[in-house]
Amino acid sequence: MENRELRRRVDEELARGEECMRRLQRSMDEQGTSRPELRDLLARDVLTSLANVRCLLKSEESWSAEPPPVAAGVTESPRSICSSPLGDFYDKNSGTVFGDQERREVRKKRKTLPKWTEQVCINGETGPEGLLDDGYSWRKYGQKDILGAKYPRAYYRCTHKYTQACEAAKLVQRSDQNPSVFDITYRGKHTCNQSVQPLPPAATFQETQHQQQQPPLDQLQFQPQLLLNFKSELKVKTEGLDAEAKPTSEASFSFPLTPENQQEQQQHSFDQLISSVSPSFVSPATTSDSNYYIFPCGMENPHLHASESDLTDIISAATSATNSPIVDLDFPLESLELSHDLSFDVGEYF
DNA sequence: TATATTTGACCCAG
DNA sequence: CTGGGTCAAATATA
Repeated sequence: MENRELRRRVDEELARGEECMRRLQRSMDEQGTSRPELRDLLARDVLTSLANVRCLLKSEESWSAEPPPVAAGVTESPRSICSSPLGDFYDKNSGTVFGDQERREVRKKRKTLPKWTEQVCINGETGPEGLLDDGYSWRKYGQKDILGAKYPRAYYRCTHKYTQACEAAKLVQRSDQNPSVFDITYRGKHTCNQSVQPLPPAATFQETQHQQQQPPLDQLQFQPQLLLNFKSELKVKTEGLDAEAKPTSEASFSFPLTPENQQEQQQHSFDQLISSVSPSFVSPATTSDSNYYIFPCGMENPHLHASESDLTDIISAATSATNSPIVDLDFPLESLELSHDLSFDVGEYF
């Protein structure tokens, strides 16, 4: 990407951060009238903007060091810009036994698989249903108690790992500080062609995005609010998703925001939820070696709430699309302006 | 019966 | 040596 363009986008993000900061400041000034969740939202916005800037800079950095691979016939995920995706490294079907050297290779490759993290907030009112089913089937293959973490970490791989050599995997960690927040780290892209995959809205969504060919960085995914901006569209365009997505959500599940003492009981249902939580509700910010996506919390605003089914639609749409083996759902950076507007929308608190 | 989850054991990078 | 990640046998579920 050209420096000029990068600069422009960094400026945009900084401006956005400043704007949020100003609103936050105003919000703090009018104590009593504004709700704390708004401040939280704004603070998040600021952080996200900063993170986006970092992401931009990091992307630029990694590109100069290692040009993004041009995958033939495959649209590379915008998330993978910070690392290079690698092909299959494991063949259980063949019963191949790796030697020491080969094992090391496997580890090495695993390490370099594209990796990004999302923070998913389970909203008390919308519940987890809306986050269920990202259109991919995951299989839990392990769970570990992590040192210093209150909750165990769950490991999932794509169900089609062995049948279609799909290397997509995710690990899910419930946040210590905020049990309604889950850190979901994805690794590798889905290369499988899942039959149960609901028709991703990506195609139709991309149509609305003028189907323009974006350079990789342009495909970076940003503010989650952006998705909400398109909620109405998605709601329409993801019709038919429900039939596919609901079965999971119909599992016995109750996951309201609850006090600590109730969370134990919800642990297993949490796992159910996690196994299908969206991989791609977006808002990346880079950490040192991965992209970081933050799922918005504090959606108490009725304008954001819409209905539960709405949220399900949005999430299903967004998630099945982004990681879709058929087509990636990408949000061009240019669309950020829209999210700014939404922030105001959100903030009809003002 | 097929498929998914659980869970203790194992591997290995740091 | 420790702890994160994975394997795979046992078990559960559809």
